[in-house]
Amino acid sequence: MTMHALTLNGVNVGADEHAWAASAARALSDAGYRRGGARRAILELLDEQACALSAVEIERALSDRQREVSRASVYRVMEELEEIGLVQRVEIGQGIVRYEPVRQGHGHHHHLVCDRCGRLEPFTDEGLERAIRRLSERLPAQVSEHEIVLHGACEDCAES
Amino acid sequence: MTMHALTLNGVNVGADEHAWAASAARALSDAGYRRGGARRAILELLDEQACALSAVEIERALSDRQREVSRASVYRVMEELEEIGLVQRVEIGQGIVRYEPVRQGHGHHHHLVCDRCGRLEPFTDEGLERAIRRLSERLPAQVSEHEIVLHGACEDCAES
DNA sequence: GTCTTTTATAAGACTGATTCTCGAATATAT
DNA sequence: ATATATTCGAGAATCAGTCTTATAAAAGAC
Repeated sequence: MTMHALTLNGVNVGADEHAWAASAARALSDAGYRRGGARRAILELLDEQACALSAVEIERALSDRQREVSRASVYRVMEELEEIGLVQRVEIGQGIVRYEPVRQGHGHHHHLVCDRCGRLEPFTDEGLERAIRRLSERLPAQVSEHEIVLHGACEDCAES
Repeated sequence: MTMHALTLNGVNVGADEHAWAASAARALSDAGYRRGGARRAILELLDEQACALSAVEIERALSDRQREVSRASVYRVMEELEEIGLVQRVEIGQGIVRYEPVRQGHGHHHHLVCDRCGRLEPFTDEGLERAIRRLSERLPAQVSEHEIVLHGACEDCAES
């Protein structure tokens, strides 16, 4: 059995610090959007996130940092960003939609949800990605995104 | 490249007709639940479904067959069933939670969501399952369920 | 710069799914 | 049949997400 690259707990940010926000801003203006304060504030916030945030969490986080953005704006901006493929919706139980930046290669990840404590952990697995690529080629549909959610007990909860 | 079993569009029911409802009822009573009308009606309905239903759809379907069950009961029962691992939540955009029976082996499937027309199609892929099994062994967590959602354009929408 | 036009934003009303509450109904044990 | 615990139903309450509309800000013209 081959060993693939596997990353658990934490996504490597650092090297290309605000790369996503910058390219996102460019993509937005290329797509014909003007720049507005709310949009910029949301981009900056998202860029710092390693994992997914819900609309309500975004609203709250921004107001915490004295840059209030109305709920409607959050949803509108997230919709625009998703349209252009800059963010991806993630839904993991609880009926709440979360959003996270789509980064190419490094940064792409999936989620493990602990059904006991609710913890959300990102992970990556090349074997899984390969299986998805193969499958996508064989399906009659045009697959553009995929989302994998594992449920179970996280390390901590599994012990007790 | 090996070809795995792949089923699109339609899940094979038939052979073990009401197997799920029966084992589900057993599991429930083992878990200390008494049997009530609402619960039984919901089990029967779910057993007939090939794919996921939302709480509202369940409520409506039951009232269509003259066996009304209150909204609260639907949610309560679904929660109990999920707890015991008899049903699984499926969330595929639209902010609506859907539920579907967990069947072992045949019947186990994932979902392809058309982002244009909203169509929901079940599919299975052994390669994917294998990748998940391998991954699960390597993770420090205890993985009990998994859920894969592919997004894209379905066959019909991809053409136009 | 100033004006005009277009686009973005804020505030809050509104919708619809989900949750909660609590009294009524039903199942089980005796 | 009675007692007791569980389940159920009806509707109120909550909360994420949507829609509307007036205001503010940006881009472009002059």
